[in-house]
Amino acid sequence: MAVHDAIDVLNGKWKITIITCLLFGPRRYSEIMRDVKGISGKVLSRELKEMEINLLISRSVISTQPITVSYSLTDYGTSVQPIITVLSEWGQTHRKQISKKTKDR
Amino acid sequence: MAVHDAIDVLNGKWKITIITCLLFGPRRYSEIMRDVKGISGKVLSRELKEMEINLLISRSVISTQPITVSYSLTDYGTSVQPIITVLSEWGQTHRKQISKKTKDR
DNA sequence: CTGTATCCTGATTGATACTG
DNA sequence: CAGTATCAATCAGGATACAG
Repeated sequence: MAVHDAIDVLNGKWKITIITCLLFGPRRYSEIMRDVKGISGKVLSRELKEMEINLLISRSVISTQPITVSYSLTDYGTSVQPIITVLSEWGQTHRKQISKKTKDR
Repeated sequence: MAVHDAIDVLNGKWKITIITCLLFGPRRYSEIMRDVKGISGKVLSRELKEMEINLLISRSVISTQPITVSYSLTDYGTSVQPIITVLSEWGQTHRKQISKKTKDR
């Protein structure tokens, strides 16, 4: 089922957050590290690699001293934005729905 | 972030599949078990319970002998359909995108 | 600065047997 | 039929130290 392709690609606790971060423009490794609070270096590095393989982002090395690396969304990666919007809107509805009934989670 | 509310609620390897199954109409426990291939009884039972708490589905017991239980989507649960559609469409694009480049996954 | 390697822990899943 | 209990296996994620 194609749904699961999408889920796999966006899978991982942080991918959506990383994409959201990159929607504002290119970011360096350390910048993402700062913006995405709570992520560990290992996980960030792994998720970025996966996202690059899945063509969501592109990675460019700038050979300064020391080197810096810039990550940016591809057009394709940018096309995730509608999904985030839909999820976000639905999530807000969900809160109202739940609080109507009782308080949990 | 509201996105993660949505993700939490739809979280679990099977929820989307279960919802998709229920979009065709109410199903009994054993029917879902048959339709959703690969799921274990324990996991199905737990996910159904979570989904009930989150108001995605409703559970009704029919006191036949032996008893049967029917699960159906609430209106709210049905409102997940657009999300599934969007994810599905994006997932298809993804396949094309990936196969353009190389063959993996 | 941008990662990789290693080790560790808790959560998730599954198989199986059992209950009402 | 519709679950629950128990146990074993797997895995994602994190802390830390280290490398280019």
